[in-house]
Amino acid sequence: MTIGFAHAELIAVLVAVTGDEPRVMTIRSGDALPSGPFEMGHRTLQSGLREWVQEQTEHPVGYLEQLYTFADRDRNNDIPGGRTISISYLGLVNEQSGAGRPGWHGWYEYFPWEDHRQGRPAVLDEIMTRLRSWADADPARRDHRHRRADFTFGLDGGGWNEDLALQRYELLYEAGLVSEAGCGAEANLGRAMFADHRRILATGIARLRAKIKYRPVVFELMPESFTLLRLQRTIEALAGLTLHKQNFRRLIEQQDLVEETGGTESETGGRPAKLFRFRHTVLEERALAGTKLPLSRN
Amino acid sequence: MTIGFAHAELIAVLVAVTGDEPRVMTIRSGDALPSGPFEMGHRTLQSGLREWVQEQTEHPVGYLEQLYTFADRDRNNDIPGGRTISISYLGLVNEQSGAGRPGWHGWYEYFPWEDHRQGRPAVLDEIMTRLRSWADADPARRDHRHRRADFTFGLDGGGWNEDLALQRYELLYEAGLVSEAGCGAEANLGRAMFADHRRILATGIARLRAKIKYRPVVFELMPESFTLLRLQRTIEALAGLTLHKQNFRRLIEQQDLVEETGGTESETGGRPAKLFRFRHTVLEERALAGTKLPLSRN
DNA sequence: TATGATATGCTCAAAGAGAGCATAATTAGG
DNA sequence: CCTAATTATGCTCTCTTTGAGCATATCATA
Repeated sequence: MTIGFAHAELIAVLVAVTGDEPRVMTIRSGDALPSGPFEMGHRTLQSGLREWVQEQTEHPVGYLEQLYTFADRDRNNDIPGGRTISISYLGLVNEQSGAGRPGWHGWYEYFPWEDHRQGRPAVLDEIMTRLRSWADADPARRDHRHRRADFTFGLDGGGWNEDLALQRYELLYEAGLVSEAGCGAEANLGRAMFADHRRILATGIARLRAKIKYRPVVFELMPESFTLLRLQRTIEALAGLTLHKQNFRRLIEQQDLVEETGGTESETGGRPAKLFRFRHTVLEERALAGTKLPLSRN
Repeated sequence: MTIGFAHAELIAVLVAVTGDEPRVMTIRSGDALPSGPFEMGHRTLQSGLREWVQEQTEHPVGYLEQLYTFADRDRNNDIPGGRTISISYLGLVNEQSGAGRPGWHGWYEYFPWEDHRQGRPAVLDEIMTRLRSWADADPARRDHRHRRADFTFGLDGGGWNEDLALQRYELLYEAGLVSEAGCGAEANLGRAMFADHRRILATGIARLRAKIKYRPVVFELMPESFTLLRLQRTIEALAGLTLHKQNFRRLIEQQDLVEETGGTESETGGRPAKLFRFRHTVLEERALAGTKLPLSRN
């Protein structure tokens, strides 16, 4: 039995928000995520990734965090006689940098069912119909499949949960409704990607959607100064949801995440909006998470 | 430049709670975490890990999740002329299985400063003293270092945050206060481990402490039926904190995580406690996370 | 039977979250 | 200049969740 040696590769999910669209950096006209070999010269995984992302895309990457390591044997991109380990990273790029340039694709192109800002997308009807027949196709697992579909797509009373992006993609994959599953062209839900890159993207989206709720990472996607509405729109773009304006600003302000720059902006045609900047010091001031455990005092 | 090939290894952080002690599975009398090569025969990373953990330890592993992938060049266990990629996993093992057997070590042996159930541990005084002098040793970074120490060890008004276990270890490492940092024997804070295994353990502890707050993973550590106090003690063991009894039970019950078995237990000498079991169906009923974003209705 | 111990129920106040009304400061159009 | 449209911002009110602790129940044991 051959043991222990493998080809190591780094894959990046680079995200930027331009206008109101969340975008991801791609290569091959949007068919794949940028990736490169993990070289001996690299001191750490992070620095390795930073190097070739920088040189390949010319974008300074701000925040960078490890996403997941994939190495399943049935992945499409295995090299013959060897095994590929793909270590994926999530990177956040400042708005300006990602603007308009080629290579950046809106991520809802790949996941049209994930954008609920204009209300529930019409594709969901088709998706649910197809999931129903998939569920019914196996009498033994029927009930469980229905419950799972209802749950991940928010039909079980719990409502839509944006964090479940990965679970939804995995369900569609299992049901053979995405073309990566090798089920022919009739399964055209969203744009496909090379190998399992779309799954990796889904992993990144899910991670980011979860993270913005308890860590101030959104600011990595913002310019130096911004209005609260721009901040809201950015978060809405990522979450694929619309937020309550007044409560959103109350939330941001009471957490002391931002401070006024003193300037205003009147681009939008109404009352000029105050400009804010991120208070970088909060990163070393607070934990920002807060326990949910009922502590006792002693 | 040599590229892309590396030695791949799997490392497991297996956790069980026996009595009131959280334990971790080790080899070499507690000096290292169990690890093994990632073999070509393995279909997936998870299944690969499951296989040799099962055969090596004879413990059925319930919950298993990927932790982190380490591959920095300065890791101690690099093989000459090659590079080791270590993919670490967190596994939860049922109480019975891990009981008493050799190989299981209480994790506070390695992190004595992390257990706050009997109040603030005395070691923390020594730690803070040493961190102070470390901070003062570099005038340029002095203030930043002090703030960081205060923050991670809960002296900045925010109080102790159990989730920061990894950050605390990393700070102690940077400050040269743990012997893995290669700073001689005078730095004897907690028991050391081989290579960077203690850092990996810290990663697992931090992940688990965070996760029990928003996912019902504790039940993987419990026997089929249990009293609410046992459940509380288990969580307290993991978090290194004491909880408010009445509020804890309110929390558990209102979330419908458990149901009564009908039986009771009177081992503890007082009023007999009702026995509960985990309602496995909640896993497919709800998301259990709940957004913190201020949604709007339309 | 009294005492100590644990289990379990319940209350009350404080903090947080959801929803929406009201007012302010602009621009665009007569 | 006046008015409508538009966006920003402030504030209130209610409902829920959380923190803290008192009170009662049910057992073992001296």
